[in-house]
Amino acid sequence: MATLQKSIDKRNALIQATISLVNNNGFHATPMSKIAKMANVSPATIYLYFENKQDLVNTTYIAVKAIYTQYAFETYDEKMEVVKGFEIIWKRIADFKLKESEYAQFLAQCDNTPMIDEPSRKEGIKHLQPLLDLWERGKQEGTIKPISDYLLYAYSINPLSFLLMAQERGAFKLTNEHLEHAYQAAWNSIKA
Amino acid sequence: MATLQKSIDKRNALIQATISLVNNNGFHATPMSKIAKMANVSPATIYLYFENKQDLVNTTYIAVKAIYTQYAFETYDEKMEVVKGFEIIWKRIADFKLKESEYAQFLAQCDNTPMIDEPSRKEGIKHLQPLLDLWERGKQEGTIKPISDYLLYAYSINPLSFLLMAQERGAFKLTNEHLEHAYQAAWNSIKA
Amino acid sequence: MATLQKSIDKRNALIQATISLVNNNGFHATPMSKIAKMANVSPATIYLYFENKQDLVNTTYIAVKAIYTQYAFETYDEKMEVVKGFEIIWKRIADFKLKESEYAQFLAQCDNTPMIDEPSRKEGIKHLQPLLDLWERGKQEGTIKPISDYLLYAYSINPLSFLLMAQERGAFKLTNEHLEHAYQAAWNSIKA
Amino acid sequence: MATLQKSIDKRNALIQATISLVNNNGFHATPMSKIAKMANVSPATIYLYFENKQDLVNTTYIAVKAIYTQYAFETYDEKMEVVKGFEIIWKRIADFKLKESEYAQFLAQCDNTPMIDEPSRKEGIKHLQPLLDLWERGKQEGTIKPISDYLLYAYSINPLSFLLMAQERGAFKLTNEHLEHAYQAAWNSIKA
DNA sequence: CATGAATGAGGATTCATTCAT
DNA sequence: TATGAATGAATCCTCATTCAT
Repeated sequence: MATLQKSIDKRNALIQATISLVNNNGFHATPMSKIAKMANVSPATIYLYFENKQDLVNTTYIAVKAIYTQYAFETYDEKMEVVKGFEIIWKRIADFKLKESEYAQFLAQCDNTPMIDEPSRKEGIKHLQPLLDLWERGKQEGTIKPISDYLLYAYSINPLSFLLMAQERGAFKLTNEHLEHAYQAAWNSIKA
Repeated sequence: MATLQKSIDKRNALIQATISLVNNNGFHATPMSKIAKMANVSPATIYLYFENKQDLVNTTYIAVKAIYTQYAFETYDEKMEVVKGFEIIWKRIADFKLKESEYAQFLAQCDNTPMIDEPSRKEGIKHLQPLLDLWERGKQEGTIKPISDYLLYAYSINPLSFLLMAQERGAFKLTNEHLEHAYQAAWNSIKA
Repeated sequence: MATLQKSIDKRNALIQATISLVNNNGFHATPMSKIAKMANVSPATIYLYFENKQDLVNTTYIAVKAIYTQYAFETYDEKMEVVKGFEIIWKRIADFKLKESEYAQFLAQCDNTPMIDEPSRKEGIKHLQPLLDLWERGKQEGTIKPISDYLLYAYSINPLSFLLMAQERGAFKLTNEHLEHAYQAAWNSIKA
Repeated sequence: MATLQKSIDKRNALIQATISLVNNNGFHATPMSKIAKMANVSPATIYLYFENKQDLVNTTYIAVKAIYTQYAFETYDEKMEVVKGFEIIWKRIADFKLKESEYAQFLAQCDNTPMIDEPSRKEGIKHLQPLLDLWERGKQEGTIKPISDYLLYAYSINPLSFLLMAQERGAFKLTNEHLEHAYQAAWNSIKA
């Protein structure tokens, strides 16, 4: 319905505005009024869609996390071999960080910040399950090191965030060659 | 002199308070008044030691970064073999992140945030030079992959930040076994 | 509309409060909070109508200046003889200073103070044009001394400010007789 | 004695600094700390010479007023004819406003401001007595209009302040010709 | 649903003044 | 006498949130 669509649009516009402004200024330095302005909406309207600022950011976080994982697993199939599957997922994630850098930057900024509350963090992690399942398979068949998922993530996936932020900051440029090296490093660090 | 010492103490107390409060609340959510209170001084006193809030945080960042790298290279000697040298440095860094987790957490929070200005970031990086030199040696003698320092850092050092923050968040516990695995992953990802 | 009117009222209340408080304490000694209180609004509300304190005072200055000149030329007609015209204007101005002494006092205080910025000063002067035109006519027909408008103003108009302030300060009382003398002095000082 | 002289110097330096800073920023916008800095003195030292800020400004006002009147009557002699005496004094005052424009500007700024308290104002006026005496003589012998001293002052002396401030503001340049016209206007406005 | 106006609470910063030395 | 360090009390301004329409 037209009016429902308009509601969804407004909600999305608010989420987009939040991402963009938080990326540039951080959570506490982006006033609701600016979010409203950027979304072409009155400040009061935000409160029709979100309980308060914290809720808006939490919701945004979960939404972006969902987009992220949806993208990551788009071309992955649970029946793939472990090595192949990991490569597929890793490259999709790399792709996402490059092509959707606004989203990726937002997630990176959320990572080490007291900006997002714990429940939302937990919620955001859930979507990562297929990767954890893949690793489990890999551990059992002996292709992946039998170590904590946190370690696997820290060494094979998380470094991409660091590289993206370095690039965003203008410190260096992530070329395709870099990406190939990165993939090798990632795989080397977790392969059995 | 007693009065000079008192000044230094006050300055340090302010820096410590900043670290602790920013760790828990983030930059914009820690008022100068709270920093002052925690350091047992009047809010106005802060401005005797720092130009403004941004300066206080920048200075704190650089100070912590200096402590961090000083610790990291304490037992390292440029005449060491590359492999040995890397292990020494890596383990010191890991040690630091565990033992001085407040400092480490602060640095992690600064990483992906618009909280620190670029000049201070640049300043903070300088101290890392010995590690870059080590890598350079390793590349030349063929023990370290000939890839960008950003990649080397992203895969061998930065993951520790992720692990620390996960632990701080209560998500998991970094055991000695984990650390050994982590070191292996780090080394595997960068060794030639 | 009712709500528009309420807005205008609030704006005016703020301007009135500014005049009254600045008259008694000077620009820097009148806090926004007091202005707000006197206008029966929250301090934050001021910033809906004015950019900041400087803007509030500048705007107030221009508004009062407009009221002043509007009053001064109310009964004047450009077709009047020079002598008659000058008398008409002079007496309106004198009238204004006596009857609207709050406004006049505010303008006097603005005169020799760094309180008002230059652009606003320039803006405020514009409205005086009819008097300058009258003097121009007078100079051409030989009834007014052919001297700088600044001098004409300094001797024929400005003394009224001094007298008003002396009276406000309680130093003396401006009677009708005084006013008649003042007019004679003013005219004597500029007539050809 | 050397130490007494140093005290006097410091006191004078403080007064000079006050004049200069108040001229440029107004009373409330010139912090004690800046006055101290400009006088090469610690803020605390000010309080050895003056009770508080208000006292410093009042004292400065009276001091400048004294300098002003001392200058004004320097070449005047009570035995002079009224017309001659007035001309002498008027021209000395004009001279002062031009040559000692910092002092003159300070006095002008004090004129219409709640910056100076009443007792100090009264104190400052006292020194003007010789001019009032001259006018009294003039009134009795019929060369000066028998009108209030306030009027005489408003029309013959005060306009110079207006002209000085206009010049300081850059609005126009007071030439010798202007001064001659000014004197004529002044005299015309008060001569019987 | 949508809004613009309104605001109370709070935050960074300044400043006149004091005090230990 | 002289000071630099210290501070409590303001002051300007912002912002998340509410409310009448």
